[in-house]
Amino acid sequence: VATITDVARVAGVSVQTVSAVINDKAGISEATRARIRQIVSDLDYQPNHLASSLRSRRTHTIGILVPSITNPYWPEMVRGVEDLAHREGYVVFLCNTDGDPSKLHTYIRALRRQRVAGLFFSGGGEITDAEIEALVADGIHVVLNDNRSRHEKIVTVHVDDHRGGFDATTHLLDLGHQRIAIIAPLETAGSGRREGYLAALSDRGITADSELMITATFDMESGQRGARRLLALPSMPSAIVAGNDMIAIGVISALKQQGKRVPQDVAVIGFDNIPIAALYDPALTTIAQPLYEMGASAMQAILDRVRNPALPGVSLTFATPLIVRRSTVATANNEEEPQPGAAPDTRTPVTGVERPPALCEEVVMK
Amino acid sequence: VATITDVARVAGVSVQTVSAVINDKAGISEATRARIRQIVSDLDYQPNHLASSLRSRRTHTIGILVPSITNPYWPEMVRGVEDLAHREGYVVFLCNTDGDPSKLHTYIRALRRQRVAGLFFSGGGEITDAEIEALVADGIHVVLNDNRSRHEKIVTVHVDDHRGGFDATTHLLDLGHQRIAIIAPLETAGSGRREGYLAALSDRGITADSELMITATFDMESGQRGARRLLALPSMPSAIVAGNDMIAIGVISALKQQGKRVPQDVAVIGFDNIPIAALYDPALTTIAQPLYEMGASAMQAILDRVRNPALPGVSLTFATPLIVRRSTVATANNEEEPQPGAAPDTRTPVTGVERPPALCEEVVMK
DNA sequence: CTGTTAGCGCTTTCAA
DNA sequence: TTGAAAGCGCTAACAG
Repeated sequence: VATITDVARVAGVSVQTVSAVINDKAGISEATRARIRQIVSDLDYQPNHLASSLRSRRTHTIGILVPSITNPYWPEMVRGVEDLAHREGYVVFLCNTDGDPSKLHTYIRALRRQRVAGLFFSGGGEITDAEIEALVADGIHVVLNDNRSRHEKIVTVHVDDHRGGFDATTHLLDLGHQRIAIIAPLETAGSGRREGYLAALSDRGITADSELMITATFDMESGQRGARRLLALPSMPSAIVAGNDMIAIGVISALKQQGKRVPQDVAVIGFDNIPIAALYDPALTTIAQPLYEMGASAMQAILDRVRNPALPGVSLTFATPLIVRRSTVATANNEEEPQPGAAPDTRTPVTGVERPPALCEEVVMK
Repeated sequence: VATITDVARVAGVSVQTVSAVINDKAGISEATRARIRQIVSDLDYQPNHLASSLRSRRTHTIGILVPSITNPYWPEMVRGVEDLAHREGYVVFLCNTDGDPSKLHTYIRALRRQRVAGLFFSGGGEITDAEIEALVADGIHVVLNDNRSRHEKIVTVHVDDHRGGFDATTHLLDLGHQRIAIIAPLETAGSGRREGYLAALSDRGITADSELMITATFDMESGQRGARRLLALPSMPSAIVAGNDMIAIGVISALKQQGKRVPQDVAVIGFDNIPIAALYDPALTTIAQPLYEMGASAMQAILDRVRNPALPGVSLTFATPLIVRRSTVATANNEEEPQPGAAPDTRTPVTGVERPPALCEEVVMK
């Protein structure tokens, strides 16, 4: 394996000259530059990033922490991070925490030891304030995918869950539904969506029925259980707001099993717009999160702060367009259905003619 | 940021002693060991992996190259790699190539520069023999997810596509179908599956009809196009073998659009058993690839070779159990349908009572 | 425009 | 059981 010294020796120059050429620094004649380039290529010399990072105190690595890449919520977001990272010469460590605090802590430690330039945390356990402090002290730029900013240096990317829940419910109300249930978690994003649901009902003068508010977790099985509880009710709701798309899929599968038709008997709306949402039958009406853009923005925030460490934390709120599909409207326009020849671009969901800007609001911390 | 020197100074010992404690080397008294541990914890000292790797010439990083993590084929496999990596103290770089040769080459260069211990390549462009040579020369252990072994040091993990195609077709034949179409790519895995299809037909004395063999790519849109071509035929086939699950989903969606019922009018079988297969309506009958196990085995092969670099390459062939669901049999047993309380474990597909061993055959290279 | 010197933080090797 | 010295491969800082 060739080293910079080998290249320098063959070229008859000092290692510093080779280093300058490799890093495209000015002050090397075009002649030597070309000669060194040739030798680098001949020797198949690959600069050792461990050595250069150690010396320069700069790495081109970042870490992404997610509960599990097998959960369809994350691949798009990870891709958003990774695409931009790659374009900028960074490479990313993928960490699956399974929501296990001990795994999370192990990973954070590992990433600190790898001296990553930045870290994107999108759930899967609870990152402690002490850990955040330590990361910031290490000079690692942290981006969180949640809406609680806990440090003036931290960037958060998120949507307005209250607004999303409100829009979802309003869509159902606009379709004439009066008895609307919600199946969503109480914690994290779920509570905001629930509050939006309550606000939308209240706006139309409808009193919430606690029987129609079911606590769940963000997975399909939980959606199935929730739907079964609603099915057991003396009077079924005519529409259901699901806390996310996986819950919605569970709800629909349970409804179908009982012979209910969606949307004719019960309309169902999801949240997130994960890729399956468009593929499912019926295709899911949902409140979209611009997952790819959120990931890319997270990476951009890290890059910005690598260049200018003085930048403050910001809270980035993304728009949540309503995507109308068949699970609420039997005759929904078909544009979301994949057409031959046109690959469905799940990265840029559109409702109508214009695509709303993904970023809605930016608030500087402190 | 504390360094090993800081720890040594505070402890009043040499850096070597601290190093020995950190790396759990023998020959340090229990007393100093405990004292140093305490100081390490007090200072929140995180050993610099860049420095230790530079000096020891060993990293605990590996790279995974896939076309795109947003393709549902890969998350399970990546998880298989990552779980084992994490358990062994490794951290993984995720690289999305999009099947773009230039991205692939850039990534391979980046991983070489990061001095990864190993690299798992699961498609997305064509890795050149020169690159393989270079990687092997660098001492990077390479595992390929394909069935062409090109180097005596290389490990491959794969299924027997011919066998899978044969089993898929035989399943349809056993159900009484006589006119069976196939929609699959000609290249890579597709051709093996096609040959298996032909072999199965021939075994039953059925002559293949070229009209029923449609070339596709591994995506849903291609499946839709293929199905539409079959629908335009004077006499529709009664069953379709799809090259993979995404094609199968496209096929079914096109069939449904034309008012055909699956499986009553047309039975459809997929390949891979990606997570959506169980969720789709109708749930997909498919030939499963043990994706998680294949990923984990790839990582295990890397670990084995880190410990013993003399190990030869091997070709690991995995079993492909047939998973019978509703897309071929209207009354299929329902065990694959997610039940409340039991999270569906997509990692361990089972057909009947016994789970066949994931690894089928191991052939040492050369 | 190019070379020299020092040292990043660690492990290795040898000595005590 | 512990310490001292050397050096992994590179970049920073300065000198020429």
